[in-house]
Parts: sequence; C-alpha cells; structure tokens
Amino acid sequence: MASEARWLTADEQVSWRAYLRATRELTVALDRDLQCEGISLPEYELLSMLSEADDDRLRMSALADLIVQSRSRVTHTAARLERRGWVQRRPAPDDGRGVVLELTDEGRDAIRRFAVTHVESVRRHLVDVLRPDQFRALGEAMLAVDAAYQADPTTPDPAACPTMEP
Amino acid sequence: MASEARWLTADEQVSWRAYLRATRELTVALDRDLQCEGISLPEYELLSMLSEADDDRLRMSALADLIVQSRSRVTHTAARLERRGWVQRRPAPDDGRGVVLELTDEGRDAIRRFAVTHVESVRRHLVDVLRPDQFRALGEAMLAVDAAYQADPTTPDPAACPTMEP
DNA sequence: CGGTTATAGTTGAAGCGTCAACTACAGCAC
DNA sequence: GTGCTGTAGTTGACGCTTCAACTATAACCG
Repeated sequence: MASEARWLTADEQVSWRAYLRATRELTVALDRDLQCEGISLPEYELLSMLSEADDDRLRMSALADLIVQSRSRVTHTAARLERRGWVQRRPAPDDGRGVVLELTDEGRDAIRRFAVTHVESVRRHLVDVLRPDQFRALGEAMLAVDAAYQADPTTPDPAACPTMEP
Repeated sequence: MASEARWLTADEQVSWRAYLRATRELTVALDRDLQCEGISLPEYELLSMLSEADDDRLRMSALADLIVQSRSRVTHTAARLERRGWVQRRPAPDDGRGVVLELTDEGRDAIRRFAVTHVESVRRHLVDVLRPDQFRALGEAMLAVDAAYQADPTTPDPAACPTMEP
C-alpha cells in the first residue's frame, strides 16, 4: 500500500496518449460516416454479427458477448432495430428463457448497403493509413489485450467498490 | 459508384475485429476501475489534462481538443466537476468570449489519488500484457491514425448527410 | 465606424447507455 | 415432486452524450 506507483515512462506516455486520442477519433469518424447513412456504429455491429451468423440469427447473450455490450444494452439496441424492421425477436426453441434475434429481409438489405460505406470508412481512417505490417502488429497487440481481458479474474466479478462516501 | 467495394482480407478482418473488441474491453475495464474510486474515465481525462497544463488551467476549447470531446460535452463535464469542487470556471483574460477552467486544490488532491489507481489499471489491462516492442508498435500505429485524422479534410466539416428519408 | 461572418461557449431537450430490480425458466439437490 | 440457486432477458429510472439553437464577442471588410 505504501509502495510507489509504477508510473509510465515518457515513451509509454506518448504511446498511451496516442492510443487514447486515436481510438476516440476513430470512433468519431466511423460513427459519423455511418450516421450519414442512417445507423450508428453499435447498431451496425449488431446487424453485422447477425449477418455473419448461421441462418442470420443469434441468441441475445451470444450477441452481447460478440459485440462487448451489456445484455441490457443489447435489449435496448435490438428494440430500436426491431422498430425499424431490421431484426425480429423469437423465443429460443431449446431454452424457455432464451430469445433468438433474427435478421429480417429488410435487415439483410440494409446491412449490405451499410457495409459498403463502412468498409470504405475503416480503410480510409485506419487500414490505409498504416503500413500492412503496422496494421498486423496492431491486430496482434489487440488480440493480446483481448486475451488478457478474458483471462483476468478481477475484471468480471467484484461488483463491489469499497469506498464511496455517503 | 458501380465499382466493387474493397473488402477486408481475412487477415485484415481478424485484426479489425480484434481492434473493436479490445478497445471496447479496455474502455470497460479502465472505466470500471476508476468508477470504483468515484470518477468516470472522461472526467478523469479532463482533470488529468488540467493537471498537466501550465498553472493547472486551460481554455475550454483547448481542453475539448485535447480529450477529443465536443465543446458541449466539455461544458457539461466541467459543470459536473465544478459541482464536486474540483474545477473552477473563470473568464479568459484576453478573450471576452473565452472561459478558462482551473483546477482547485481539492481537484489537485483528487487527481493525484485517482492517478495511482488509473496507472495501475492501464498497466494491468494494456501495457503489461504486451511486449515492450508490441506496445511501442501500437503507439506508433496510433500516432499515424491520429495524424491521418487531423489531415483528412472530409472528417471535420461536411455537416450535411445527403440521404435521409423524411 | 457599421455590417457581416466566424469563433467561444452555453443551454435544454431528446436519445442512448447504465444500473438495480424484476420475471421467468433451467438445473441441481434431496 | 419441492426448494434452492443460477442463468436469460427485460424494464424503467436516472445520468451522460448529442444535437440544434442561442448569446456574446472577435475579426474582417468596406
């Protein structure tokens, strides 16, 4: 408790700041490009995962894990997409509690259109601004971060934050 | 218009998906760790930038650029932090329209405490899960993305999204 | 100067995300 | 079977973010 924090070195600071800036900027750019077409990035990701799944359908919880959103958020997002006629809720055949979300025909058409815009956006703001080896290195680093996150036991559970003055 | 979209290759897809997952996970992890201490990541970033500035003070718009948030958002965030006694608004001496945000003594104490938690969090979820060369490569890629974002003229201005059915 | 345009920042409403509480069903124990 | 515990998903309230509209000042131009 009394030991000094391991501060970042000057070089590490530069990388970390760059990470913070660039990820924010990328989110802004990708979302803006999609918003122009009439959909947000989180909504796009949901549709995108559905369209790649077998039979264009997934359980709500599988979807939540894939796009790294809370279950509650997926419920809300799916509700919005359902209102627009792009997805449809169905009871899960094998589990009375479960819900399967399914892409509608309109949803399939929509995601196909959006995908064109989106892939161009990803290239313009990310892939094409890096050398191929740079992008590969980025991907590998991100896989490592993902793996660490999955493995870290302190991440998912504690649910209790000790100090919080009344 | 008729030409095919340049889809991502399989390898590129893997990197891109890893990026999406890992950045979300990192945000979740870092924010959760700070929330336990009683502050959100965006709020922390604002305080952090102030604490590194000359005289612990910055113009609102400079702050907005540094943390990549809209001006409106900075106004709201600053208002919250002001309610907690950590920052203080002042008229800018040289520009009648401007506002300078200044860290209070309590704010200085607060950011110092939070920083300890935060740097540990950044190490645990990002820096320490990568090899040093990997982290450096990540930083360099992110600097390139940032530079491209700053340079891209289509990013900041168009303000008009053509198609939007009434 | 007076008029026009651009910049700095705020405001309030609407939309999205989070959180805790809740329903409903599954799985296991006995 | 009954009861207990865990999982799937939803709900509504609250808080944060976004967006468009607005005020106020600066900067430029004639």
